[in-house]
Amino acid sequence: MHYSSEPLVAGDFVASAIVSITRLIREGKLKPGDHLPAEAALSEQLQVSRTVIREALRSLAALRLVDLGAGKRPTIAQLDDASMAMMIEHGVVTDQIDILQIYDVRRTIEARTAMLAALRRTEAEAQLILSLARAMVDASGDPVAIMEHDISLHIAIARASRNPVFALIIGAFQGVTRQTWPIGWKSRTDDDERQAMNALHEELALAIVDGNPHAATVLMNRHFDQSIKALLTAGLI
Amino acid sequence: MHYSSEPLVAGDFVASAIVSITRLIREGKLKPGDHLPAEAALSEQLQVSRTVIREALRSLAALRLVDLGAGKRPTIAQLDDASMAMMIEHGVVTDQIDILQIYDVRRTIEARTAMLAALRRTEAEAQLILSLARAMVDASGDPVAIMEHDISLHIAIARASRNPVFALIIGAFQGVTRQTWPIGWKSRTDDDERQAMNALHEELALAIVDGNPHAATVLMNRHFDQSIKALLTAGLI
DNA sequence: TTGCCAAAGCTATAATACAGCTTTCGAGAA
DNA sequence: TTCTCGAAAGCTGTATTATAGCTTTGGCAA
Repeated sequence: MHYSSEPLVAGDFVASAIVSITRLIREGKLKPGDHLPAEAALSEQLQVSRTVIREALRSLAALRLVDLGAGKRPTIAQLDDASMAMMIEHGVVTDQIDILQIYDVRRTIEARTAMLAALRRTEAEAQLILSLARAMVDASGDPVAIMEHDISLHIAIARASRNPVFALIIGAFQGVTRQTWPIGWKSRTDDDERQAMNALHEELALAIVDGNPHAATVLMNRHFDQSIKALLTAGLI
Repeated sequence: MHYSSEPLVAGDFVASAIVSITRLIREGKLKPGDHLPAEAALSEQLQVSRTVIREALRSLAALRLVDLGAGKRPTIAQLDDASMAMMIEHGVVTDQIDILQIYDVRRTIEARTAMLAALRRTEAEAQLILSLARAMVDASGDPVAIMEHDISLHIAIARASRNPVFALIIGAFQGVTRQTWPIGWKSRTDDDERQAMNALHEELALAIVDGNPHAATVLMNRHFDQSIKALLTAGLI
């Protein structure tokens, strides 16, 4: 294979190397699983030390554009929500994003994923969604289990929307959700209220299984109304 | 200041260093502009070579959690859409995301940002939004100028929503938009059609200036209906 | 043909060196 | 006293070399 290999110029060698390597991916039409040249080869092509190449590759690995591994050549990676999750969590930790803002984004997007899931879910996805909702109901008494099923359910719905960007974004909120979910749960002091939350998830799952986009949208919005109210009640925001 | 400094254990030194450094940020309650310890200090605290520390810091810099600069200690960074933009573009380049999916996400989110902007925009934001829409109208005949004003307008609306997560996501789509916008433009062969697009943006801007959330939502949805239709007409998808 | 092993290729980490940028701090001027 | 300026100290950016250990390759043997 032939690579366009101008030697680097600008002041920041690593930044230039990142640009050159992403261009390699673009112009080589590389797909997930394909390999980049070895570090030594890149070092020679771009006329910089292996140190610079490694720092550039680590940067791309942090963004999940490539996968690295001992003994393995750098590999083009699949989309993954882990790196976006780090960004979001950093925003929250450093007070640049608050929880209510994240819930507003989730509400906006998930009303749409619920609708799309109702229209597009495969049979297997429908079964997964329903079983996760039922697992929530069955796990009553074990908040951590309920939470994990809840998170998995929302992600399953996002995947069933068949739009990987929605799945990416919703997946990125997992970490933050894991930290705030117990707050909302505790604010639902009443046992009826807690069962109602689980029941609402089951209704939502059924709407998606039934292929009823309007009902799915309405139920997802209702769910977020209640979740946000619970967080406000708890004085989170 | 005191840092929790367990020496690293796991197999992947760099990954462990990333975790430790993010913990430093979290537990130190560091905010944008604050500094991390110098590379040499981190190297000693975490008991790994400076090589490992540097690769970890480069990873965090790629995600925009920290800023690096010659002579300067690593600095906690502000949220920035550049790294998310790289992820999205990689998804498109490697056929993991298609353009229609991005437009669906934009439509979903921007209907909301338009509504929120109408409710929350400051006077300065209102003026900016209106002037960008008018600049689009005035730039007729210069597609590149129209495109840049268009992109700036959508970002200004997202910022006026006062939710940084929306601004982050919409900002991340800039690069892709810059590549696909001309396609939609060319598919609007008729001059009336092109003027109508600009006029629609101006109406949208006025709805936001007037503080009319319902009109803003409707107009933004109409805009995306037309944009998506234009891309489909052009056979993009 | 299939399975296995040794060799070759490659990455992960460490240590050292030095150029060049930034910050600090004290001496001297106003 | 306060302000200014420059030298020194501190720090990062890049290169080089070395080595352990993982992965892939290619050929040999059954």
